[in-house]
Amino acid sequence: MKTRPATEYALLGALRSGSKHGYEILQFFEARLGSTWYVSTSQLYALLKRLEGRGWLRSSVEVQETRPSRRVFSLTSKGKKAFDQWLFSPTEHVRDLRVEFLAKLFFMKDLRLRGGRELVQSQASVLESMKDAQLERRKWAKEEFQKLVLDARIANIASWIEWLETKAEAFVSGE
Amino acid sequence: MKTRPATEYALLGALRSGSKHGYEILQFFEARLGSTWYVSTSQLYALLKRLEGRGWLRSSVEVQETRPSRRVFSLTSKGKKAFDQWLFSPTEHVRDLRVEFLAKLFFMKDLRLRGGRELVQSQASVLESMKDAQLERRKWAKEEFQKLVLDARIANIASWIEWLETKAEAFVSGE
DNA sequence: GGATTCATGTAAGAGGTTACATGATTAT
DNA sequence: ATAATCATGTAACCTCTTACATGAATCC
Repeated sequence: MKTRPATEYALLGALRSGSKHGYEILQFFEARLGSTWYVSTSQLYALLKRLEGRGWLRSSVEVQETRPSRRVFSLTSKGKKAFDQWLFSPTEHVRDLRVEFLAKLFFMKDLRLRGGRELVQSQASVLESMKDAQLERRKWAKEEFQKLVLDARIANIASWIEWLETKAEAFVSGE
Repeated sequence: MKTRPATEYALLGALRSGSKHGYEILQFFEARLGSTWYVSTSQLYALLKRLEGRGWLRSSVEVQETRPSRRVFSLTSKGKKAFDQWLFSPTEHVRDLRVEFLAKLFFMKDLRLRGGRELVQSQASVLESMKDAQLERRKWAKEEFQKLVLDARIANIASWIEWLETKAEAFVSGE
């Protein structure tokens, strides 16, 4: 099963605790994810359409008297499955940790799901092997610039691991 | 003067030491930047066209007997100015450090330009103030998730600063 | 004889952004 | 009065990617 862009999963996550209409999802992101993750209206409505087409969401129109009608979206079982599969897997690329892995932790807590510690642990293992791989490359690197690049990468990964084992661990352990 | 995407500057950088044709730039990237930075052929030729349109490059066709003709590109004074301006400025976003700032250091060394230590120093200052700003936010953060995000950012910035002051400093100081 | 190198591109599409459009309602 | 909120979208654009196209020359 192919992994989709993280934004799609974020939308699924917003709906996992109950159906919402587009504007409500926007508010959810704004209020809860804040500066961590921004979703524009144009992207939001486009993605909702796409996800419904894929059968991960279904929608129904809710007519209101004094306000414009809303299209309320809810997760299908296919969508729920896709989300959970994403949620409980460690993130494969360091560059995605900043948004993708943080989002996973957010939803873990928000939805009060168990498995947070396991996720943190498996993410740490993934990073450990990445670090080992880079250390190995560093050992054989010839060019100074290449060494410099590898040093930066290694230091970065190490700082993520440290953060996982202290801050993230505490976050998912706390009630 | 507006900052352009880093890839454009990378092309300028490849030409700062002398004119090259497209394929040669590709080889330069492949051989020297390697896994650090990838440029696809489609992007390359499109960017070269754009940069020439902007007056940062000029080109002339070099006919060969046994091989297809080449279009040889060289920097205009406008292009050289734009590149130098980019090169000697610290990078404003942490997410760009991974490619953009590393590229700056690469070109510094490759072109044997002076000012490397100053660049490393000013980059470190930029990061220091970023770190301070995040520490300040961290102080007043209410939500646990927000604190977690800020902790990750702070740890990351700190690891970059540490790397700058040890590895990058040594890199630009070495002959 | 077949793969790789040389050399330049086009086409299609993914993911994302900013700006614009609409129109009523509620808060200041 | 005017600004913000509610609610949904479209249009245009940007960066970048993968796949495809071409055709001779040289390496193994």
